Amino acid sequence: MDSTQERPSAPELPFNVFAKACPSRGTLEHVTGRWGSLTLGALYEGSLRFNELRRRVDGVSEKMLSQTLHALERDGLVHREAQPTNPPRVDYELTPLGRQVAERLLDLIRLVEGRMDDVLTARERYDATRGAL
Amino acid sequence: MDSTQERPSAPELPFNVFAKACPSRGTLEHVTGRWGSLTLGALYEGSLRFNELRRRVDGVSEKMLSQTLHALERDGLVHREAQPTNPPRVDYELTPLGRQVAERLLDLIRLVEGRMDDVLTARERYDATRGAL
DNA sequence: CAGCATCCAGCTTGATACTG
DNA sequence: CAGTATCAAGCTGGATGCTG
Repeated sequence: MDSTQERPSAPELPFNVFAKACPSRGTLEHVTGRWGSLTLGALYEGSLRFNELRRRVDGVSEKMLSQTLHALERDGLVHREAQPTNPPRVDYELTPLGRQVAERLLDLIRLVEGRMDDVLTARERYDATRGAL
Repeated sequence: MDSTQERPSAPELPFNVFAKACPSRGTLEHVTGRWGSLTLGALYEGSLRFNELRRRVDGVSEKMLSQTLHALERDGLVHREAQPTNPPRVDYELTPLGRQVAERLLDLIRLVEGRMDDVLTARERYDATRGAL
């Protein structure tokens, strides 16, 4: 091959997050963003209503959840099902693609959660040596 | 068990990203943050020097890269190897844990990159229906 | 219940300049 | 090369109040 190996994996893909202008970078940010990842993670269990979701994702504000949900819906990762009842009832659930994304995300989340003691230990060492210098 | 099932998976883990106060949430953010994910992804190929990394991660500023690397080093995901030569040479590489994290991240990145046309299509539909309303 | 509009504090980010 | 320091600006995100 002649290409100067700019990426290790999947060099033939048209989309490349490492490039500034690539739209995939935006989607990756929606997905991995503070509330995006938690929202997708929460919805992995099954569909949830707006306020249920809000309670699951501890600390999210109404505004941020709404905004996050819109971005995810626009990217085709979440499906919004509104019932014109009174009081209104709206359910959110993952699309098949959203489900795949959430799986990867949960893999990552589980790994991080499972290794937090290592992380915490590393932090202590880092802070100790830095503070001593 | 008496706990009212707050998480679907791994209910016995001491760390839970869904909880506001959990330190794992911070680490997850370092890892999934805009520059964190790209930095880990870039380092997955092998160790890189500061400016090499800067060129790989298109669009990152010196300051943000520096800051990102510090956070990842502190969390024990990246190892910094400085040689006291002149001019200075500093290599960054993933730790074993960093490597595991990067693997999950790359799975996610590849999925997103590979499905961007679906995402783009979904966006068009979303924008079209929203604009029409 | 489900959400949008607005206001505003403050954290994040990017330039720029400087150091070892 | 490999960063740190500083400053201005802009985006993020929370609180509040209102609608259907």
